[in-house]
Amino acid sequence: MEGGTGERSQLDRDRIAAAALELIDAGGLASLSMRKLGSALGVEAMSIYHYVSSKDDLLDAVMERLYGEITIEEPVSGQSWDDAVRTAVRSFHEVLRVHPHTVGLFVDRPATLSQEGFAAFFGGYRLLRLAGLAAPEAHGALHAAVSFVLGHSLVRAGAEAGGRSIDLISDELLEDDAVAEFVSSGRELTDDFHFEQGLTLLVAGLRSEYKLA
Amino acid sequence: MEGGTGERSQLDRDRIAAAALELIDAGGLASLSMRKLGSALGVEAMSIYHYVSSKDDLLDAVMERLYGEITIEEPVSGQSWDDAVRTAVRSFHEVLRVHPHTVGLFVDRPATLSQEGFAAFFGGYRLLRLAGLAAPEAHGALHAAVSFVLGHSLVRAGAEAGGRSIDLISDELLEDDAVAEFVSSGRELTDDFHFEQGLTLLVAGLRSEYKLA
DNA sequence: ACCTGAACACCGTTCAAGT
DNA sequence: ACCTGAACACCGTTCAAGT
Repeated sequence: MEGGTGERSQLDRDRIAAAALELIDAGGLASLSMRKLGSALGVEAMSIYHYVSSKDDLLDAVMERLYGEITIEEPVSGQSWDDAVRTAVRSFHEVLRVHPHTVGLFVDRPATLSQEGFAAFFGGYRLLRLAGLAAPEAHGALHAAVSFVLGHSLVRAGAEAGGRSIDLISDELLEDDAVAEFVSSGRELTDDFHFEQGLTLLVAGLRSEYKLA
Repeated sequence: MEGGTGERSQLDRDRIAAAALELIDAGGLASLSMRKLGSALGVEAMSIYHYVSSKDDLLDAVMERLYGEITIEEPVSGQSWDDAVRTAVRSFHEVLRVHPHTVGLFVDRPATLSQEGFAAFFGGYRLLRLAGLAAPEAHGALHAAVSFVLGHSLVRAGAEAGGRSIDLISDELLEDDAVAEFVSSGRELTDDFHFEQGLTLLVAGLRSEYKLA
């Protein structure tokens, strides 16, 4: 055999990013430190700097993995435009549902930096062009869809972190009937309901604003 | 005169939060440290802990200020429902435009914790109920609007941080006509165009999905 | 080529001590 | 009551040294 560097670990940028993502999934963004990542990889923290140039670069590598998990399918023949759009938006959303703590990575980190990020965005753009939108409108719709998915994940993560929130409303306020209705009707709705509702609004907006079939 | 504690500083929770927000606006979320905040206030870092119980509590106080800046107006008589909704959504968006680095605060931080946050959300809910939506649909629409504004601000902040991004697309890719169109048409569009486009889609979605006038 | 240990300049936070 | 200094347990990162 050629090569033969031992079977155990052998670091590389992508393997390091995978381990970082595991730490983020397990304990949140703040729980990822170069020292902890090193020890998870069975190595001193400083060794990691041979494969990534900084923690920021490491987080870019994690983003590449995330974007790589998004699959934007070409519409199959006979598939309606809105079915193709729904499927693509759900694919993006699903990545953030599986890795909820990664939404913070999108803060201060541009989207189209990597090959994988570009592919995802361009794929979404093509679907909207094929649906019949002109270039600027397709950009606007893509931006709106991405914003909605990221924002939804942000709200979802916030609600997760603070289950307390809505239960802290003062009794005085709750004597107002409208407030009571707001709180009690809201309590029964799930994050998934909100996501599907928002997606429906987005598709309905596209259909009516651009007169799509 | 009574009281008379000297005219200069005299700390309190809200004044501290104001100074923290100034630091965030000037240098981003990461640039806020208890030590720097102390020195901005002319005091040792440890003194701050007499007014807030932790950095997390301080950030909650900053959030209260932000929510306090949102004004959701009752619809004036004769005003169309969509005009009232547009105005409310723009008010939320404007706060994030003025304080772009604060979008990271919404990560892992629930929304309705404070009096101010509750007031903003409940105000939005009421507008949607008055527009004619039933309770669950009003929640869904509110959630979608909040998600869109937060997500848009997230994308905006990311683009700001990485002006590089779209210019890094390889020449090879750019030989594809569809890619070239995607890049060149996107370059001309502003964040404000995207925001207004998204808001239009949201309102159009509400109108058509719920058959509003 | 790859890994390490010590060191530097930072963090948030606790606590005993000062006035 | 309010503020402080020293200390603790962390950070990311540089650099000279090891194999």
